[in-house]
Amino acid sequence: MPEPSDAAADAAEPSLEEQIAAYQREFQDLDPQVEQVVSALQRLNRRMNVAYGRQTATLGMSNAEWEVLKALVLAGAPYRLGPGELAKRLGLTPAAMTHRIDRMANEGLVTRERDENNRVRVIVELTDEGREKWLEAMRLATVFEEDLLQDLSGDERQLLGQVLTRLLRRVEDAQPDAGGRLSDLD
Amino acid sequence: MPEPSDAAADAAEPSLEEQIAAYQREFQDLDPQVEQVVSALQRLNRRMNVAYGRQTATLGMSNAEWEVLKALVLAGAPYRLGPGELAKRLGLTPAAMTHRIDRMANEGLVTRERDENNRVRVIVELTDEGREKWLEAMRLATVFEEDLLQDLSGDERQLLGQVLTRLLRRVEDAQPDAGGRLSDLD
DNA sequence: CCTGAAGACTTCAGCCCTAAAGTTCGAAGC
DNA sequence: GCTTCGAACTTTAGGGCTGAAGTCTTCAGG
Repeated sequence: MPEPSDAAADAAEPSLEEQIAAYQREFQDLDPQVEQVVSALQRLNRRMNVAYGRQTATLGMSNAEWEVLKALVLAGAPYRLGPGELAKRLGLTPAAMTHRIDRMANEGLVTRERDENNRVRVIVELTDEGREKWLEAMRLATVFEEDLLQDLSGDERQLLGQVLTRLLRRVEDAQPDAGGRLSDLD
Repeated sequence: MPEPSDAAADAAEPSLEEQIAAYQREFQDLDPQVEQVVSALQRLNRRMNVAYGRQTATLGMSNAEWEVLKALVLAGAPYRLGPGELAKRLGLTPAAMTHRIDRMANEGLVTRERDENNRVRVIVELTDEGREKWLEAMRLATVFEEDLLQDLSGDERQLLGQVLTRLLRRVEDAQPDAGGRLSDLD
């Protein structure tokens, strides 16, 4: 068994605190307060996506499929949207949506049909099975989310929600374009 | 020009408030306070990744490459890590790292060489050019980040950082495994 | 009516990632 | 010192995504 002897190989995963200290060391003009917020946001989201991925996997689907179900449910009854609109809301290209819908239609989560009133358009509609899958995913997700926020008091939760919403408003105003492609995700 | 007449086609991008209202309508057992925090986190991170992607693109690289540079800088001088270690820190498979390093070595951002003391291992080392790229990216990123938090007072920033760090600690303790694959990213 | 222009979706080529097998080297036992 | 096991990385096959080109439909004009 190779010893952990060598210098370069393994230098322990940096904690958030170590990460910020390292950034300050390497980049003088850094506001540690800002960096703590930003780095925590990034790491938190990464972990959350991993957790969601595990949950959706137990339901036999991917996060990608879950996103589509979410968008359709959010559209409200009768749970219909076109591929282009879906693509815009998920931040994907229409081409990607075409394939995703193919797969989900094969699995029975959605149906795809031409709009009779305008035969250029296509209507993607949630099936009962798709809606049921969404509900199951929500039940899992809310348990995880409640657990995540467990240590926060009601006041803290409210304050956190308000502050994050302010930040979000600031970014969304600056990038009014709803569907900027997210070149990379992590 | 097709009129917006049709019912199904375009139902306006939901705002965060509308999204939460819709979730409550469709899923009774929902704590709106929790959902506001979680949904804001997700949307915020998506927007941030889009913004970072645009910035790194102006420097002629992708967010993926930027992540590698970050990990190497965080490792500290002499800015060396093995492919496996990098993969673990970025949440990728070793196979993906192999190819990423190929590309980055071709672009001169890193070098790849065998460890002389243990010829199974490979050492990826940041080049001066890579370090310079990282600095440029940091300069852009900090401007964006400072702008993002502009509306927050110093106290608010500190509080936000502390609360997020507590949440992060909770998830990281629950998923001690540093490199869970993030099956999907958005 | 026929034609041209624009919109909505799909198809195609190429890139990057995952999962699984393959290769190479180092460490331990006989 | 030879063999076997295990570790670290690379290679291969297949899937999902982007960007660009292609198809089909609708609308406006002559």
